[in-house]
Amino acid sequence: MTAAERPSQPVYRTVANKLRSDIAAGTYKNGVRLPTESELASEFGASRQTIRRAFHDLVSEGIVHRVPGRGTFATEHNSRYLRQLGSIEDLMNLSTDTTMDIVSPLRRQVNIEAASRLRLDTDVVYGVTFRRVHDSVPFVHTRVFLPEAVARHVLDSPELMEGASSTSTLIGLLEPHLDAPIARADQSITVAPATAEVAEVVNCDTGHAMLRVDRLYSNDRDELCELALSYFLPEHYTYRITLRR
Amino acid sequence: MTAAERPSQPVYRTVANKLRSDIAAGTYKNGVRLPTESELASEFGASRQTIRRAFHDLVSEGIVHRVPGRGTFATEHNSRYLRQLGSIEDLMNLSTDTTMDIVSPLRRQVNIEAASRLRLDTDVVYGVTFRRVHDSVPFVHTRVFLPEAVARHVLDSPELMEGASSTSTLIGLLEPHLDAPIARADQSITVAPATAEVAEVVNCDTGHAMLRVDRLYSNDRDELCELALSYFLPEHYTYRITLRR
DNA sequence: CGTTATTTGTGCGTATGTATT
DNA sequence: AAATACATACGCACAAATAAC
Repeated sequence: MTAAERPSQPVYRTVANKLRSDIAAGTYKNGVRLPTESELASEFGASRQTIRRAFHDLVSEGIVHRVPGRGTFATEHNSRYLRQLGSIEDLMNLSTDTTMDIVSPLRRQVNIEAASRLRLDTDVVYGVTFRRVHDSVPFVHTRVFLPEAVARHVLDSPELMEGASSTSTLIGLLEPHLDAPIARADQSITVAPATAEVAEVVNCDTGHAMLRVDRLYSNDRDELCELALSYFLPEHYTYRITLRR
Repeated sequence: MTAAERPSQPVYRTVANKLRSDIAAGTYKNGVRLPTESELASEFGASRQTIRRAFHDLVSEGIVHRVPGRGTFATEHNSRYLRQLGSIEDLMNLSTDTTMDIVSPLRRQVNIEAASRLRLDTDVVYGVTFRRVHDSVPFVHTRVFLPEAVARHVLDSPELMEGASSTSTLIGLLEPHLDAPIARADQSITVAPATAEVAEVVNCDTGHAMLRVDRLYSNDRDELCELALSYFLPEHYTYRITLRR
């Protein structure tokens, strides 16, 4: 419905983006103070409240910290605590030495829960199920759900057809077709018993305790693009993360 | 204005805490809409802006999402205790609303495996065992091992004595005393059955499938400083991470 | 040592726009 | 078409922490 002709974005987002890229460019390294709220308000012709809104986002992203009376500073991950190393690229590179075998091809279906988690206003989603194999050992069962608007770009991909086997990742297949790039992935990791289907696909007992990883990908407009529900065999997979300063 | 109220906190935080705990209690499960901004403003005698500030925090924590014209909804995450342990603020904030109960105080012991993982040239390590409690529910059992050189800085800490209970984190206790700052933590996450001791401490059955998180901290000289082995109850805890580009 | 200016934090009020019902 | 509910944006006042004088 909405045409792509929407270059306009909130002022606070413009401000936040500018500051983010300046920070990334190293403009405020080594404890250099960022501009004050008043300065930015003048510079952008916005109110102090609007600038605060931008800073609030940057703070919750953990890239700046603020001290009353002193100012705002880019967070130096080198001084105190740790920062996470994992990135979305790491998730994409998962494919290099593993194979994706399609268990059930990409097709339209009704799934209220998946639709709700993707925050769709219909119950219709597109789903595909596959497993990943490493050294001929299947170690993970994944179900991916996509909104219709996203799925239509990959409906004809041979990698997602019945019985296909490739070294792709779904997000890697999708990325080139999306008008806005994937910007974040929210993951939650817990333990869940293998369902009968999962058990059959990864060759374990039903009810076996699995490492369950839910991933929700979104683009830089905060639109949800993909929901991936994975069951990893803990005997063959350990989730590793390095937090660095 | 109120001079007598020392532990006073901002209204928006009070509102956010109330909503967080209601959400955790399942009050807004299954798509039940949260109160509107106006309703909460009346209920708390605050302005709509203050309520919005609270909601903004909840949104950036990922526990609610908002839809213009429809309302605010709890993000479906099985109402587990959700904590984001990818960034450092999250690691520190862990202490704000959870309690650390010492199960076994910090003391010298011989543990070949721990010593080996810390790459010590002796078998002597210092170990402490504790659990963490949230809303009177124990949700994790942790054993921490330290090299002697590190442990001596906190041997006399009251927080690590027999029967102590505090809101500290061990890394928070250690940090000020170390001559070289913690530079990285390598984590691995998998599934493991509860041992008898773990089961008793977190009140579950022996053999219950737990989320096991091993963390190995090191400083910028690549010296290993702390080994933490945690068993999380998956019913009450989900490990959350956000990956960004 | 206070005093003052600066800077962020909290909280209120208003107005207007947009999406949903 | 109207009412509801959230989004953006402006304004103001005062508090609290910091730094410089």
